[in-house]
Amino acid sequence: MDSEKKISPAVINRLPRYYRYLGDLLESDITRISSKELSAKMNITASQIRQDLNNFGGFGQQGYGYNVEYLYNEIKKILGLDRLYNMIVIGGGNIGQALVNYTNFEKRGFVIKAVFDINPRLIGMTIRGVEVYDIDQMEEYVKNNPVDVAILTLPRSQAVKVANDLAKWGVKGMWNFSHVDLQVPDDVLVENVHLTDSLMTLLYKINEMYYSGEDMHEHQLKDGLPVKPVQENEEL
Amino acid sequence: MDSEKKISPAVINRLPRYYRYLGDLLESDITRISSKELSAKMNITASQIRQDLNNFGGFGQQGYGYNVEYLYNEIKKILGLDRLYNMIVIGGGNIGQALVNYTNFEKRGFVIKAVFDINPRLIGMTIRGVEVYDIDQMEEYVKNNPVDVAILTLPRSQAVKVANDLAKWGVKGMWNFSHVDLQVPDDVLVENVHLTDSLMTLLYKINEMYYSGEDMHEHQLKDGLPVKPVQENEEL
DNA sequence: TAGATTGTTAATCGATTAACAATC
DNA sequence: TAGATTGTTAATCGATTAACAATC
Repeated sequence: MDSEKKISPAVINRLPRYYRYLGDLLESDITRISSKELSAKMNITASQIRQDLNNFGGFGQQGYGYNVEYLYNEIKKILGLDRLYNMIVIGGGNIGQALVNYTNFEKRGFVIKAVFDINPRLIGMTIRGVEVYDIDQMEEYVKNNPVDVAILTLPRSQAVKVANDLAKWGVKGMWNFSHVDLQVPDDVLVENVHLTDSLMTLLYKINEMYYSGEDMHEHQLKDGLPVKPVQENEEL
Repeated sequence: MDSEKKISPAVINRLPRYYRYLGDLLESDITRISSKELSAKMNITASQIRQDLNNFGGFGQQGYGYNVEYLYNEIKKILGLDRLYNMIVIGGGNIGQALVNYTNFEKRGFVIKAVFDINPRLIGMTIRGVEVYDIDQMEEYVKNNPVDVAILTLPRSQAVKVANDLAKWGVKGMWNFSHVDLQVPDDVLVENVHLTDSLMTLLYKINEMYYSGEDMHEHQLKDGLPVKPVQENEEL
């Protein structure tokens, strides 16, 4: 991994997609592929593929293309997927539990070691073999066990404080599902999921394509059905 | 909503964040804000805020700034959040259930009306009042009920076929949690979540900052613990 | 050797930032 | 009126695409 020049975020965000396509090719026993062929499959330009890859080195060969297995393994290394990662989940609600139950993570080396929550009904329970601890025990845990990534799946109101604490105790990676912007030191890396934002973006596009200019209220009357506001679980 | 000029994706992706900040200001009883003040809070340039907003109209006033409530409501309309959306979940696994249980969606007008699955143990069950149907009933449901968004939380292997069927039956919006690229007609809008990609991006950044150039295998030995591959639930 | 395809430089396109006249 | 801040044009920056010489 060259620490020389800074790689652009746009390129980094595309790496997992390359990795997935190469994995699929590998499973189909395809041994070589040209940037042109790959570009047709992925719906991007061959030029972009070559530019992206050349940020990390010359993985191809003129007149031949790329060796699928070799390129797959190189991207694996670039993404850091050739080691294990210890993770903890903070917030044992729906999303937190779903992530613990998602067995594919473990196959890839993303190991969830513990869940922390404030809910006494959850504490002491086990989710797919992973214990749920009282959040009061989190400081001790983090200080005594390696934690690469903290997965934040707790309510907005608590996320900021928890993220600050974790940063103070040395956690360097946060995968944030809480709908809030975390203020953390520069040396802590945050990746936001923000599901609600993603859905809103989709709704914008639907409206843009189908209801542009129309009077919105007609819809509300047509499809509208009374929704009673529910108070229950403000998780996520 | 002007159907005139095409708004750039970068701008659209920022809209939900503006909406959130304005909602927070509203809750704090702040009635006006300048692009400069907002830029400080949001960590973006005032210039960008003014450019972004001016894609949709002149919402501010020289010498005054922006009226928070007015701007909030305008963005709400732009995003199409002033109506209800009928949604269905396909795949009643962990993520699917988590989304159904997430009560904040309903508060915002995102109403999940039905869940579809192939698992006989789930079919007939009710999740927070939402019934789980056999996926064989999906065609009939979709053809007889308004469905704005289909939420795809099923295994990769099934997602492509289901998305194609849904498109054929007239569903125009898909919120895709399956780790696969959907091939759908141009008039169908897809928003991908791809949680695994998001996590990989975070891992890349962690490695770039902390382990750049180091020999990765030392880590594997140091922190490594044996992980037995689990076969169970390939959801998501 | 001839054909194919990379790696890389140059050109284009799009998005962000800066600047400032218009105006509340 | 004077001060503040927008809306908008122009300048800059970054990312994508095109082109082609190098080379397998």
